[in-house]
Amino acid sequence: MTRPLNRPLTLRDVSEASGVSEMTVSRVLRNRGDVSEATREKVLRAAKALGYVPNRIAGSLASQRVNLVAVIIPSMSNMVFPEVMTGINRVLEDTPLQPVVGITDYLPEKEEKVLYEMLSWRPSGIIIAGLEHSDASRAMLRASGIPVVEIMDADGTPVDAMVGISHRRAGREMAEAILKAGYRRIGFMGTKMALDHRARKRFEGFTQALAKGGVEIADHEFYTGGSALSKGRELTADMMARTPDLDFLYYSNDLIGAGGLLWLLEQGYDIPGRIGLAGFNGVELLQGLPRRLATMDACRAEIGRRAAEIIVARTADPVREADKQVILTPTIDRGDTLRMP
Amino acid sequence: MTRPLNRPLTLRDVSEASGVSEMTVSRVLRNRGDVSEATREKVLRAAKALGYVPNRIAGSLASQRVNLVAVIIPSMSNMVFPEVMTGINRVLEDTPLQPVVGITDYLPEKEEKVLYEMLSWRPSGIIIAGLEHSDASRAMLRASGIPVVEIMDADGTPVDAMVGISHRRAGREMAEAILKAGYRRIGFMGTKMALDHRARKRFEGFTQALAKGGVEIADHEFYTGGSALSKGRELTADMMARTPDLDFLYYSNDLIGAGGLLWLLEQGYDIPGRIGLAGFNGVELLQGLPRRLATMDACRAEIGRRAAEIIVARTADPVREADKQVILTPTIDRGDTLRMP
DNA sequence: TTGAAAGCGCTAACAA
DNA sequence: TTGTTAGCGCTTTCAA
Repeated sequence: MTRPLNRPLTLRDVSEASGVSEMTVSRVLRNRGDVSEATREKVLRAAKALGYVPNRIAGSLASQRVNLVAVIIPSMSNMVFPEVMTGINRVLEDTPLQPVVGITDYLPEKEEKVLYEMLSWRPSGIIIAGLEHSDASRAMLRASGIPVVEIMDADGTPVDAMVGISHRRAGREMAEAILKAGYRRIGFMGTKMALDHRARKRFEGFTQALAKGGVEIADHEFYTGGSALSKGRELTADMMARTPDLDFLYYSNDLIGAGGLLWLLEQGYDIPGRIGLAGFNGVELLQGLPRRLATMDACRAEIGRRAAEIIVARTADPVREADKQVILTPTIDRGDTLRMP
Repeated sequence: MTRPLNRPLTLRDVSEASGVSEMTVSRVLRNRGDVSEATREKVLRAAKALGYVPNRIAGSLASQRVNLVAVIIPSMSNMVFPEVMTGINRVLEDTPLQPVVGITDYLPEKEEKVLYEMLSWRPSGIIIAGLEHSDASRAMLRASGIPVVEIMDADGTPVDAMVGISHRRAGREMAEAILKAGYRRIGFMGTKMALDHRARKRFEGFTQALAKGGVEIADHEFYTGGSALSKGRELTADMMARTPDLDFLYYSNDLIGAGGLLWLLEQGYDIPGRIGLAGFNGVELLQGLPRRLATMDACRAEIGRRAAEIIVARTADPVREADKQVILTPTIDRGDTLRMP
């Protein structure tokens, strides 16, 4: 009652209010050790009445344990990472661990900064997108002494554990399917991807497999920013004007693919006869389009799940080294825009 | 060199490696107080060589300052909250403050839990979606002693500060515009919204304004889960089969509206002549559709920005009480699906 | 089952 | 400009 306004409550306040030692109050609040039911009730009542919220800063410092998992991803706005988060959440929900998200905007310097910030909170584990990091970042990850799971990509060597798909293979398989279906004049549209290594790898795998089939990309275009759906329209319109004989368009993501699909339908193109289309990611949105765009699932939710499971397992038993490399293999969904061979 | 593996580095390690007192090392790493350039360099070199990452847990406990802003929102997956986050980030980027996100899934109990967790880290401020909270949550917010900004909604009384739009008014204005344009047989589709208070308020404002014009909702349907785009298709198909004489469809969000729009176009409906449509949110996606859906911008990014600005201002100067209630007033974007009166 | 003492790693406040 | 001392609020450890 005489507590100065705005001084946060401490264990001591609860201790005084309940007439129980700080130590026992702490035990009650953490459900640790044996405490008599009577004391327990007394303490809980006092804590609730005061509106006490434990100070985890102090708790973590004392216990040298922090139940946070740092999740470092490039972006939140492109439908893929929210799904990864869903997978992670689903697993961590049943544990004391809590995810904390950091965003890098695909910038290595920002990744470095975010990683440093995160590590300064001494989390119990790290889930980080991609296998490409600055030397400094890699050094921090290695030195952290906590489980590190690199996700989304499987083309490379992880610092510690890894859960993802091979984007090179994804690009390759799509190219093979396209060739097998008889398409030959192929255009590519995607984000400007110097820093999006996964998009880059898909593109590389794609062109390599085409080359193996004796086919070269007939046209390609990269974009930045803007609404993906309308970008897809514009790019497609431009490209079809420039290279009218294209018979297939491969998009680096489903959203610009959807834009292209809508435009082509409006123009009256016969799909997938005159021209075929494919995107990448397997986003839910595609279900509602006039035609189902061919795509390949990036296994986003499963990647999140498996990564979180690794962190949980390692947190429980740090020596265990199983499941360090989980490589998922998505398959092509032909939808209505990629004809059968 | 003889440091036991996996013992995290401390200030003391840097102090010993550089031959400078812990206190001065701390000063260098925080850019506080006057330190000679020579010592500064020595310390930074040592810290870098060791790969030292400061322990913020200890730092925060000692300084009684935590540069985190808790952001509590219902969901990450529906395009609206990522944009709010963008607005918040843009402002906090230029400050020492960092956002930490908690997700409630629209559940009051979960909100309570998340809020408790967040408060246990003693953040510098709270940004929380909505004005409806459990009594316990409201009590925690009040007792926290830190700036609290409730966002997205302006129909109600905030615990502290508030930044949002009136959803009741949004629904009302849309209804008025629809009536003025001469539509009379109006259907509504939306999420099951017992817990989505903003959607509920829009619906209430909408039906009230219709009633004032002597019109009653001719049909309505609520959905849960699934891809919003395909839900929009299904619901629209069902509703048009059930109530074929509808001449306007109001959707509680743009994505189901987009699904409805695609379906109606496929069926050859004359839009906005035979039937008009409107959604809500002003999502970027709409730019790429065959027709631009009428909508109303929810001012998502601006809400994030203004909320963050309030936190920043109050953190710098806790007494300042200005800008406690920011009510934004979005206007209708008629797109191509709501004809002029 | 309960309590007392000693820190966790850092920073505020003051002294030199 | 640099160093020393005394905590921050909690938990670990050990004793009662």
